[in-house]
Amino acid sequence: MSCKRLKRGFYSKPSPNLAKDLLGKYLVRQTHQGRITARIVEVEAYRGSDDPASHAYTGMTARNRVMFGKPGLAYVYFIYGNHFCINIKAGREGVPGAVLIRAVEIIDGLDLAFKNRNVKSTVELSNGPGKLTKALDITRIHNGIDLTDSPELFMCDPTVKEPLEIVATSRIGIKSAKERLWRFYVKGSGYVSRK
DNA sequence: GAGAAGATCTCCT
DNA sequence: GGAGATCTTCTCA
Repeated sequence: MSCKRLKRGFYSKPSPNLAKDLLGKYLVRQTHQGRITARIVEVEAYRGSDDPASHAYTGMTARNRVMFGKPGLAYVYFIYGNHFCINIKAGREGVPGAVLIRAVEIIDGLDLAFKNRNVKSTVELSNGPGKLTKALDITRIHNGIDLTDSPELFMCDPTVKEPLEIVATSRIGIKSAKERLWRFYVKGSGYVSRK
């Protein structure tokens, strides 16, 4: 699997723009047991004080401070007592913004992913934000790590590009700002969380 | 320090 | 299709 690691400059754009650019990119998880490579097929963009659905809407807290950090950091948080979600910090340092990874297609390291999740089908492995973090063994210890630098978790650009058709819809699981079409997914992918 | 809500998943009916 | 699980974080007093 050959691909180029994404550099900091790639992430320093507003989150809705970064969200679209992340579709089709690879998220790579390197553990002592092996490597899992996943293709991103569904994302959501979140911003700051202008986005009531964002964790950063009311300003910086101990939890969301990564959303104000350097572009390319991982923001991992725990939700509903059971699940982790992973976001990628987008935009300039000091300006809150992040892209939630909602679904991926695991293309390499399937045996490892199946060990992490008790399911039978490859689709069920990673077609939801809480599912993919479990399949890739991403937890709170990854909060704040630098995807441009970390050996165990990073993003890269596949050398072989496939044409993508992107669909924009309103975000899922939120109660405000639903008029914003900041959820993006790859049309035709069987791995998106909801159609 | 207490109470409530949450960017979800899974099991059970 | 519906509700329970389960616990962190924030808000308010």
